[in-house]
This record gives sequence, structure tokens and C-alpha cells, in this order.
Amino acid sequence: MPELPEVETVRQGLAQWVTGRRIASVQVRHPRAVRRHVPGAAHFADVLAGRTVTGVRRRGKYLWLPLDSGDAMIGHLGMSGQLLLQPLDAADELHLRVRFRFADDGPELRFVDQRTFGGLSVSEGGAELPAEIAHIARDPMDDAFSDAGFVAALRRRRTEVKRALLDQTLISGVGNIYADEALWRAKLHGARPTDALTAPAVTRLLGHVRDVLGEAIQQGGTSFDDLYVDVNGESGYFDRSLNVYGREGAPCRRCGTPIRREAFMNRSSYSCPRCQPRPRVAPRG
DNA sequence: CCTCATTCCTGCGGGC
DNA sequence: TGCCCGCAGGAATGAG
Repeated sequence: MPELPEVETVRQGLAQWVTGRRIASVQVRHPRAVRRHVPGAAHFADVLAGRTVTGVRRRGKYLWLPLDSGDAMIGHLGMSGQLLLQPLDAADELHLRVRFRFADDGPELRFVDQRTFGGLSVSEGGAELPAEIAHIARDPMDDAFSDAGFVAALRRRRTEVKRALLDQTLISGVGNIYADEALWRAKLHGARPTDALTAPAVTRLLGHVRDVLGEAIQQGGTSFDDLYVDVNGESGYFDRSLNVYGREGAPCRRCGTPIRREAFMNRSSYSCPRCQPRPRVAPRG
């Protein structure tokens, strides 16, 4: 499940392999992969052909490839998206959605996506920051991220702290896995009401978010299965470092209490019952 | 404006 | 054995 560290790993690989290359042709093999490109699949392919990729940038879980035209191709991996560099003669993947060939006849770029939650689109004039993702907050690895602004904004919310961490308009790049890991490190239950947290507590939580994201980037991200790999098809290793996510019943690495799993927002939350007790009062109580 | 439930999608694995 | 259902979940969308 690609979150910031996985997307950053992909970004680094793409930057190495596609920067400076001119796109020769684009083949859209599944229209759903470009559903966010309103003018349609044919236009998507036409507007990219002949353009040179000038870099690879990221905000939160979104990637974009600025082009020499001043436009940008936006990409989101969703749940199961992959951007792979492959030899021209490599067999098509079962879930190959979009293929890019380059003028240099070198390795081609493929967008492969089993569940099709991800997608690609072209942003007109979006090279610097695509308008389509301008509503996404800066992520905590961005030099321009404002710690004080985040702390204040989170405390103004009337919601639960895990919901706030997952809100990409407040802080981007954090998904279910890293939210649980950061909350465990901060010894906070995800249901804690944001407006009752002190500023120092939120500052500490942010520090843990940044730490866990940074450590995961160093490990090449988290891979549970073949659904997340880098541009060369390699898995990351951070799953070995997870303290709570996916560890229901296993002993907490701080206190030995079995990790619990709770339903949350149609998914699962993992936490330590002892280190992260549920809040005593309801959020609206 | 703010918050939150719903929806999209496919493959896997548990249970019967 | 084979079928069905739940689960995985990021983010757009619309309801309230």
C-alpha cells in the first residue's frame, strides 16, 4: 500500500531513469487508468507524445513529471499501482494499464495496477505544481512544511487524531500503516480527540511521523506482497521494522501486551492496549 | 465551511 | 472441492 516512503522510493527511481528522455508514444490499455484525464485517453496519449520529461516531483502520495511543454503528467499509485521500467521485449504484465515508449529506444515505462484505484492524467501548465493537486497539503518531508501551522490546524479540528493524520489536506503522505506506527511511537490512541491534545503532544506526534517516514524511506518502503515494488520490481524492507501494523496478537515491543486490532473507517487500526489506552471521553462528549 | 460515510476495484484467504 | 463473503484501503464525492 503505497504511502509517502513507497512513493518517494518510486520517485527516486523514476528520476534516475526517465529524466531528460523524450516520450515517443503512449499506449493506454485500460481507460480507467486515465479516468481523471477529462479530455480522454486519446488526448492523454497525444499531448504526451514528443514531450521531454524534465524531472520527477512528489507531494504526499502524488507524483508528477514536469514536461518541457510546461505541462505535467500526474500519477497516483492508489492501492496497487506500480511504475516500472522494463526492457522493450519484456512480456506484458497481467494488469498493464499504460505503456510509454521513448525516442531513445531505451527501457519503457509501464503503469501496472491491479485494483485500478490509481491513475495518470496530464495537468495543463502544471509543471511547477499541478492545480489538480493544489489542495493536497505539503508533506512533512517538505522543507516548506510548517510544523507550527500543522500543530495549530490539527488542534482546531474537531475529530479524532488518526482521522486527522489521514486527512491529506492537513498533512499529506501518511496512510493507515504509518499513522498506526507514529501513534504507537507517540503512545496515543487514534481515537483521541484532536482538540484535547496539547501543542507539545502534537509536536511530539509530528516528530514521530517524520521519523517513521524517514526510516521507511531509508529501507525502500514497506512491501507486504508483490503489490508494492520500486521501478525495478524490488521490494522494500520496512515491514520488518513495523511495531504494530499487521501484528494483532503479537507482543508489544515496549511492554509485551498483545497488540489489538480495531475496526476504523472501514479498515483496521492496530495499537497496544496498554501503551495506547482508549480515551476516556467520547470526542463529542 | 466542516465532518464523515460511501464508493470505486480486484485477488486472496477463511469458513462452510 | 468450490463458492461466497469479508478484507485490503486512498481519495473523490456528496450528504448533512
